[in-house]
Amino acid sequence: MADQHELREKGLRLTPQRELVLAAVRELGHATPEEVADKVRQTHPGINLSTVYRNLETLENVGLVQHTHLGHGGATYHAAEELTHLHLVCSGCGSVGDAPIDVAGTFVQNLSDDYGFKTDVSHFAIYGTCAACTK
Amino acid sequence: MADQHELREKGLRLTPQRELVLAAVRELGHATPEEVADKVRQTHPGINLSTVYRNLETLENVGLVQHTHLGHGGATYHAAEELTHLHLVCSGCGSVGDAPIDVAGTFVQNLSDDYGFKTDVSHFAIYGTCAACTK
DNA sequence: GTGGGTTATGCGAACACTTCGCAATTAGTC
DNA sequence: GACTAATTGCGAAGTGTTCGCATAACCCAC
Repeated sequence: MADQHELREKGLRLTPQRELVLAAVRELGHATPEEVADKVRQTHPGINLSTVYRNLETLENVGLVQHTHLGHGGATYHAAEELTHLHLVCSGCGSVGDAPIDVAGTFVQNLSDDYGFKTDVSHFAIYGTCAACTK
Repeated sequence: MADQHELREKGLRLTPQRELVLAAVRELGHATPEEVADKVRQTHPGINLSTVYRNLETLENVGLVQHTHLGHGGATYHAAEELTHLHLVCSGCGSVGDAPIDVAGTFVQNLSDDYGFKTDVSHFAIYGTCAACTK
């Protein structure tokens, strides 16, 4: 189904690379630019890493993908429509768990009420120790 | 007051560089390794960046400092005793605000109850839009 | 369909940040 | 004061990301 429309409607040119980058992000769930590139290379071996970076940035500008910081440095990208959860990164085992965004409801509300700060909970990971590592 | 004891008690050798790195972190509140290096250079011009990195790591291992991810990439360091607030990073103006850790109380509790996840709220910044930029 | 302006791609170099190896120096111990 | 082990400085190497530029591709109008 027309990815084409989707991209064109945002005022973007439709290139195979761009489509593939978007498809890869959607398929991978969360992925680093490197992982996206690897994925894309399965069907389009010649793609350049710069192109992946540029397309991720472009797609982010039009709101189709978003990035999150999961730690250590590298950003990871999501399809925008999947940003309904937050990430629990474990300091012990490095695993990344998901939790529905609602658990942060009162937290977000507090920040809004007390500081006028509109929180984007999913942008940064939540750091801590997972159940398994707590034992 | 005796930084000396403090460091020695942790089993660390006491070097001027190490003392200065710790002092710089404490004085600066939050600081990137680069900023720490600049600070230290005011009294010890020759210090090498590698040394700063190594000392930050060492001091973190013994629990005297901790690092936080404020975004974009670079880590910032805090004295461990000042980690009583969380960081509100504004996507608009890039400012970093503070909020007491209590505002996240129920959030942390929820994660603990529902997922067994022990959250370290201050390790990652909280991302969003500050009051000024919301207008 | 074809032409032409504009944008995207590929490629390599440049960058920023962080880590590493190694030899020289220094702290702490006896 | 001398010895051993840890620490420093320095340069090089590693990542991960961005940039400049020429070529290629897209898309709009005709």
